[in-house]
Amino acid sequence: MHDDTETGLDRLSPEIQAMMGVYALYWKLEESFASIETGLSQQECHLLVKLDQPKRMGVLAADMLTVPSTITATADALATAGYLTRERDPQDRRALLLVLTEQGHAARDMLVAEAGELFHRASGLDAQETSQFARLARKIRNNVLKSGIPEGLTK
Amino acid sequence: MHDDTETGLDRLSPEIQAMMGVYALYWKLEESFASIETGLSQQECHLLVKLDQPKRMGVLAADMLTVPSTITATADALATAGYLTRERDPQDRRALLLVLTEQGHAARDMLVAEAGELFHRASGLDAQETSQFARLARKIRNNVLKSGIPEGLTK
DNA sequence: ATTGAATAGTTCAAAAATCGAAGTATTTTG
DNA sequence: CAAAATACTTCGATTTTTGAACTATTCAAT
Repeated sequence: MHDDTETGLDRLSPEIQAMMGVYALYWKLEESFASIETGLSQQECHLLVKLDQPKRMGVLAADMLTVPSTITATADALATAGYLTRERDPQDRRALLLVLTEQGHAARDMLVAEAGELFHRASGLDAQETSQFARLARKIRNNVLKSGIPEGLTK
Repeated sequence: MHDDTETGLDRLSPEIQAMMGVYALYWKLEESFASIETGLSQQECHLLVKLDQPKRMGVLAADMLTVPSTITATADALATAGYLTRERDPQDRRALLLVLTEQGHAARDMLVAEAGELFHRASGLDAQETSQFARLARKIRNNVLKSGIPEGLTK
């Protein structure tokens, strides 16, 4: 019934099983995103999905556990594709907001729908399992971001 | 109580929430593995964990959703570190088995223990949630591998 | 058996992603 | 107001991943 025996996954601790599942899904999603028509990389897709509203680049960097220069590169690609523009944050004119263009919003809507489908196919979970998984994933994400960058202690 | 509102995660579909959680955890684990004393990359750590018993390189490649040459490189690094050796598979002398050395087993045991701790800290889940998450992750992984490479249709 | 096609893994050069240090502009602190 | 800190960019360097050509072995078909 369950084919865990073939993969040898069943002998490992829950934590390791969880990690392996996460890796498998990540890699699968990476592969799938790359093969979507958009011509965007996974990082670009992810950034696009995050931009439901204008966000500061620094916030996005913290959110994606990466350095600012990576966000610069990703934003450049999306700007070149015509999906977003940079605007000074009126609250703090050092910062830039990434703002989706109309075209960017259209691309994002498409992508969000596509990504939902993609997760469904990749994971093979039904609706109830998905919502259960989402609940835990949300909790994990909050924990990761909380412990992510201890407020200025980048060192 | 729950700080989903700050991260704006709550408005998205469960599928997207799940994906974002997976990304966050992946990135966090990547970062954490890199900072473990071993001096191994995440890919190297992961391969090491998989080698509870000798495995063929091709199987590992399929398992890690990557190409053979990446496994070659990763195995080279682990071999240089003295953690594994290559042995011809007697079943099929084209294939090579990656076999842990004694030192490799020791490193793996250490790593497995460490990784469990690491998942615990990174995810912030309690034991019950972890086992719940592991169950779903196992299911996801089986689905991913099933649909992974349709048996020789690499094109 | 012999030959041709397929498969397992390697090599190595190229492509892609990521980083980090130095630079510009703006804000905050004292 | 000056000095320090912060936000982002630039760009060259490092790291990771890839893919195509190659060697060795097996499999399939006659």
